This record gives sequence, structure tokens and C-alpha cells, in this order.
Amino acid sequence: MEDAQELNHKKDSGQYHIPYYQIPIDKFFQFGLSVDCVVFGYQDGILKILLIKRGAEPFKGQWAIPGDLVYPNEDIDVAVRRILHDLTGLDNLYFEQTKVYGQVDRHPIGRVVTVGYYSLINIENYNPHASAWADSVYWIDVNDVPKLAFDHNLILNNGLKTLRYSVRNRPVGFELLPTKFTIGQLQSLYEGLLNEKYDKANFRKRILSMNMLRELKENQINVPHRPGRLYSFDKEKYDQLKSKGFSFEL
Amino acid sequence: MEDAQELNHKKDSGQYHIPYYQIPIDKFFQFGLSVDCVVFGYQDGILKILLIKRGAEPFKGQWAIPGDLVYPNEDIDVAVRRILHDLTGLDNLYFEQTKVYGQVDRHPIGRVVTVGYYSLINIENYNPHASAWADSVYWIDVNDVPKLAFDHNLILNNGLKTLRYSVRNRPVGFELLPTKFTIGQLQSLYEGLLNEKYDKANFRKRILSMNMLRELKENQINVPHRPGRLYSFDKEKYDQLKSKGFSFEL
DNA sequence: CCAAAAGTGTTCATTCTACACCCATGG
DNA sequence: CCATGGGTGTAGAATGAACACTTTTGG
Repeated sequence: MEDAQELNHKKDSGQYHIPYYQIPIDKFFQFGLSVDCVVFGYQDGILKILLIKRGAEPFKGQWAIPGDLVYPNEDIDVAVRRILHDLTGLDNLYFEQTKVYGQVDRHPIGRVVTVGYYSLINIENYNPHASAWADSVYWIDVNDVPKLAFDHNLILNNGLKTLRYSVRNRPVGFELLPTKFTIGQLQSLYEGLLNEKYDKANFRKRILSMNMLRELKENQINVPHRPGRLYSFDKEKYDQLKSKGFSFEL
Repeated sequence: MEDAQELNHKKDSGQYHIPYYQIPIDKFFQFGLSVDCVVFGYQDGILKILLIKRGAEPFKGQWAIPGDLVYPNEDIDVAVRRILHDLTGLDNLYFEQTKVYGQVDRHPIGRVVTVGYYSLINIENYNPHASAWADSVYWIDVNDVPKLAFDHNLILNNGLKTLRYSVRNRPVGFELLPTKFTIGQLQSLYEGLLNEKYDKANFRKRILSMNMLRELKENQINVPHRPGRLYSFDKEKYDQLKSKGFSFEL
């Protein structure tokens, strides 16, 4: 989050407040809470984002990222799982909190604070669903994102920054790939995500030297070139390494 | 946040929900919102945390980290600045969002979602204040933290993890030091924070090679050893480097 | 004088980078 | 046969770790 988490030295805006104890406590319990989730997928070398056409007011019919109000008796991560499930039919998706958006006027119908998330999904398993809050769902190239409802363009951009940062410092990129992948596919993913070029020999040595990939006894099939060896991410090995002080880099 | 942001693959807890459209919209606007801030200071090689004795119910009289309800018409970062100002008399403090805590039952008087922050202050400028929500304020050694109100021990520990992570990847450590400091002081800070030992020659070379310190024409005074050259952090230079792709490490 | 921390230079090992080369497949 | 990406080895450069040595202050 090198970029997403800026140094923060801004001055107080000068807003004025009635002292705490002179305001009835009920006044403090009028916030709405929502979650909004930037869902990433990766296909043919292109990073894509799930956008919906909103099925409810406000901003009905407009583009938005998936999200919904949190129920009064619902934990926040349960709400995220609910939304992701309703949207994709998938459970156990990877997701991570990014940032809270709480501008007083960010929502037209009242004070709604929203918690931003990003989620990574393997596009091959994806199964689109409409739902109560989404008329329809589309994968959009990350470079073609239209104007979105609320402050969703901001949330999306911060989600993207966070993803780009996370992917260098934690082994999360694998979530975007099929379970079995070649080193070449992994390299293209990183190159696409970070907009860089790596030497294939060096990339290979680097990633294999981390000892967190399990080499399978299988190769690619039906490719018009020498088929690559398949690997899968070995979470147990990674956790073990991490506990010994190892830290993923690039 | 290598550790603070865990891979998140938990299953849905199985909570059950009445469909969205059958619940009156008012029911969704009954959340309270608060901010809680882990305030770090550094003195004599020891990392310290500002704790308060709560001056209001619930948990009146108990240890807690500084925090307060957000006003219905108040932006969240304005609330953070307000709290830090009331607490320390200082403005323009460094602070950064960590994580949202939204467990349904985390607050005894209702559904209060809190946004966690950490803040860094130069202990020399510190000026303690009591306030509406704090009877008294103390610096506590990070290793002697008592049992705290609410889920504040959790918030504190996550704040500490975040600090330890940030300090390696962004030049935030300087916020804990006086404006003018020696390389030795900087090294001790890092050693204390991260619980490591560095070679002084190598540490010096490394930090100076980053070109983000301004060498002053002043030395330490009144020290019983050769006085060290004073430096200050040059934010302009750092921003310039960052925009050229430089990234702070350790 | 001594203790204590500042500050510098050099050596050796490790890691990174660039690049050349061979391999296996489909068309 | 070719094009395409898979896969390996190596030399030289850059970086990092360890450590010895000199300097300047107060007591």
C-alpha cells in the first residue's frame, strides 16, 4: 500500500462540534454500514473487474462495484461472503479489507459508511448471478472502467493499488490463476498486473527458490509449443516458511 | 501487514437473513461509528503506547486506547484529528488507518463499528490532556499493556503489527524521533521496534545511500562520547524518489 | 588515562542481471 | 520445416555481511 496509504498530515477542516454530553446518545446511532468489493479476475493476459448494473435505488441502472448494506445483526465479513456468494455462486473466495470510506455526503440517502474490500477469483470457476441489488454482471477490462455510482471509482482505484502492492509482498497472485499453472503463466500474470517485464530464466529461479510451489507430475496439453510443467501453490509450505521468518518478495 | 492481513478463507458462519426488501430501510440506519487510535511514542529505547483511564460509561475507570464516537455530521479523519488534538494538544500528527472492527457484539450498548488507527508522535513534544472521555492519560511500555476495555487489546496488537510492517516499507519511523536526529538514534529506533541488531557501518551506508536524509551542519551536544552529526528527514526528496519508482526497504 | 559511541574502509560471499543456448510441441 | 514458448547454465556486476580500525567527546 506504498501509495494507497499516504502520509497523512492534513489540517483539521475546522468543523465545529457541540460537546459530546449535550447530544442525546440516539443521535450517534444513525449510521448505515455497507461493504463494497472490487472483484478481480485475470484472463488472456488482461486484468478484469466485476461490475454490476445496479438493481435498486439510488443510482438504479448505473454501473457500480458489487456491494450492499450490512444487516444490523450481521458481522462484516459475513456480509462480504454473502455478497460474493450471491454474485458468483462461489464460497471461500479470497478477500481482504482495504479502507473505510466515510465522507459525510458520500451517500445520497443518509450517512452510510462503507468498508472497501478486494477479492480475487479464478475466472474459470466463475458463474455469473444476478441478485437483489444487481440486474446484471459483467467483466470489464481494468482499463475500460466507466463512471461509477457513489465514490466507487475511488474505491476501485484504491483496490487496484492495494492489489498491486499486495501481490509483490504476499503470495496472493495464485488466487487469480487455475489451481495448476505453469511458471510462464505466473510470470505473465505478474507482468500484466505490475506492467513490467522479467527475464524468464531469472523469474523462474527466483520463484522456485522460494520453495512454495509444488511441482506436479503433469504437463500442459494441447499447446503449440513445448508443454510446460504444471505447479500448484503449496500453502502449507508457505505458512511454514513464513513462521520461520521468510517473507515473500516480488 | 504481512501478518496483520491474513489470507482469508473462512467459511460463512451460517447466519440467516431476511431478504433485503422485506426489512424497512430505517433498520439499516442504527449503527454507531467510532474511531480508536493506538498512539505510539518512543523514548530511551522503549516503544510506548498512550493509554487512558476511561471517563465515561461503558467501562468507566478502565484502561483503554483513546477513541470516541464519530459525530453524525463529522468526517472520519476529522474525528481522528479531534481525538488526537484533545489528547495531546498537537495537530498535524501522523496517523494511518489500520482495520475496521465490526463484530456484532463488540460494544455493550449497541452495534458500534469502530475504525482502528495508529498514530506516531514525537514524545518530546507531547503535552498530556485529560478530556471528556479520558480521566487521565499515561505512557505505557508496549510490553506492559494491561487488560483493556472492549476489544482494545486486539486493536492495539494489530496496530503494533501494522507499525512494525510499515516501518520497514515506508519512511514513517522518523515521526517517532525529534526533527533532528543522529544515524545512531535512528538505528536504535529500528532495532527496538523490530527487535533486531544491525551492523552500524552497514546500517549507516544503507540509510544514507537512499538519499532521503538531509545532513545538517550541526552535531549532538553534551554527550559523553564523540558527538554525532545531526540529520533530518527530507520529505521532498523522498517524494521525488518515490515518483521515480524508488521504494523504501528496511 | 578510559569508556562509549561516531564514523570509515576493505574483504569476501552472496545474489542479481543479462544473455546465450537447447528442447518439445502443433501446424 | 518453422514459430512459439519451455527450460538451463554461466560470467560479470552489484549488493550485502562481517569486521577491523580511527576519531572525538566527557569524566
